[in-house]
Amino acid sequence: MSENSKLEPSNFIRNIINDDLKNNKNDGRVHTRFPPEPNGYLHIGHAKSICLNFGLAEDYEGGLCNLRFDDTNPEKEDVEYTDSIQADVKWLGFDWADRLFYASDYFEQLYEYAVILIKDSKAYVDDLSYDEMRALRGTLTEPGKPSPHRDRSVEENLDLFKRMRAGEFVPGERILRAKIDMASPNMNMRDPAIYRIRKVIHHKTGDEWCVYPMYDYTHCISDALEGITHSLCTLEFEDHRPLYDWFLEQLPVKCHPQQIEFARLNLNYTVTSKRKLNELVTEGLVLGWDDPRMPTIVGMRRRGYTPESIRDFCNRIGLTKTDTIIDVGVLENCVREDLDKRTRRVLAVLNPLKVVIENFPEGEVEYLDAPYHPNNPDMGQRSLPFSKEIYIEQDDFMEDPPKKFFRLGPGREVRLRYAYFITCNEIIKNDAGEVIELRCTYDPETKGGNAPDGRKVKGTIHWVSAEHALKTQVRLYDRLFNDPKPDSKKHEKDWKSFINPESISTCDSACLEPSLVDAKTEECFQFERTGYFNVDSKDNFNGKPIFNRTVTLRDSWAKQKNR
RNA sequence: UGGGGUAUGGCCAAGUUGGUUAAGGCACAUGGUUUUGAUCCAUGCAUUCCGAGGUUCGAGUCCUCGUACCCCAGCCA
Repeated sequence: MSENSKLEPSNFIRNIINDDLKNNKNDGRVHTRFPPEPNGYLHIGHAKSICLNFGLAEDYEGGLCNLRFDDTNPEKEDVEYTDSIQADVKWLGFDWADRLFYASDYFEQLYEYAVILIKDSKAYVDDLSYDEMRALRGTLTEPGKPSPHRDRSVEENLDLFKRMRAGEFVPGERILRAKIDMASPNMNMRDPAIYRIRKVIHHKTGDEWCVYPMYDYTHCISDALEGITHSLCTLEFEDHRPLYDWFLEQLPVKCHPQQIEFARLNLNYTVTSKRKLNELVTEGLVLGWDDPRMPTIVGMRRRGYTPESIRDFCNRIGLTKTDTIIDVGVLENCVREDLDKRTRRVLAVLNPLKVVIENFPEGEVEYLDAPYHPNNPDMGQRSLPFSKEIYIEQDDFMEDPPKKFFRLGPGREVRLRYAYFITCNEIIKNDAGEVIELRCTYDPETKGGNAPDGRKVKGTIHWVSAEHALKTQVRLYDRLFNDPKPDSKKHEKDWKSFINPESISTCDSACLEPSLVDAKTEECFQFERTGYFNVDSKDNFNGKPIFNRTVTLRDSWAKQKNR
């Protein structure tokens, strides 16, 4: 028995599919689709759906997953989004092969089906205004009333619908509705709209059409035309399922996919709604869709998340119909885990404090071997230049340290990682009383970090040689919001008031080990003792790479400090 | 009684047709290893499954009655 064989997740959708397979439903096929509307950038919530749909196709023999753009509302959609969505799905590691579709590919077919509905007296053209329609729709507890145009003749409906398509009417003047049941307790069944008039340019079909089909009508038919077996969507469409089924029952389609709903992803300390993300971008609260603080795929990518970590996350959180909020800690843990095994370790001082090694010869440079990964020798090593003047992290020195503080303090000895033991002899302060420099001595016998006399030292800190340091900018990112549920309806304040002012801070005088000059765009590293960082893909700092903090390392010292 | 859903530890979540001690992950705690207070390893962490009744030799799983929360009145998706 192979202990390392990863068990496929068990969830209710897989159970349904397994049953279907057992009963030979759909001839044993599993065919899903990921159907985004191209009206915004993909975010972590979409990743859940992508991993579900494409993941199912990967896991089942012969499984397929289509990418289909649900582009029935030209007013909101744009090629900018169809492009970015494809790039994001690919980046996540999924492949739709030659099955890239657009709902707009089916406009003609959809129109013909609407004609069938009209001929069967299952649809009619209504002249009511938007407000009149709403008034007759009823409420949640009261039934709606039929429109006065509900019983128009087939001929008249056919003529009117043809003229709608021909552009004879103004938007809002006429609408095609399904004739179902105005008294249904399900609002979706109260003669829902099928076609509305919109005289705008469609990103794909241009000005070919001025009537556009609605989602409910389009989605089920598109699924059927593509031979989808399991049409997975989020919970809010549960009420739409009877309508999904109704259309397919009326029409001569070749198959009838099964719609199954699951709970959408909610993450704490962030927002995942296209509308809100859009607002953050357009109001300049973040620097764009790819701002590393954004939960968008492009944002997370720029932040340093790997596709593997996102997929792992999606597999870990499970799939149910329960409305839940996942702790971002789970996501952060996934990147840490992935990055831990794949990144090289380097030394980088974010907030430098100058240290002069008094007994180290002036002008001399010594090169010290340092492995790139303590647990993986295959990653190789590099040489670190060491000299009389170095920088250490400000946080690694305390003038009056508490007992449990293992780092540098007056008279204390610590190890410089892969270098020497040093002892702090003197503190130099500026006029404001701030420590600006430390005078230390090193023990030449401790080269590499071990004392021949066997004496131990409690702390090991990182450092960078002053004259060799790569001085560049490091950007520290943190959670975008400081409230776990910024958009909770229970708050009185606006969700945007919970934006974490410390969600970004920059270190402009960071000193990194020189090997990092060659770091390539999107390359990830672990800065020892501080976190995982990757090279920003857009900006540079006077020609030098800028590093973004993906996530901090676990820090049990910080926990202890706060006790 | 508008309709549709969901309730298993701090956060997720398995639990196929009722059968012994309620998976697993995250978080947390403790101990070990460690030249990252990282990683890694070990151990602990629900006498109980929203509540109350009931059926049964036996119920998280079945029945009844409640409770809480989510979604629906776009010519958005």
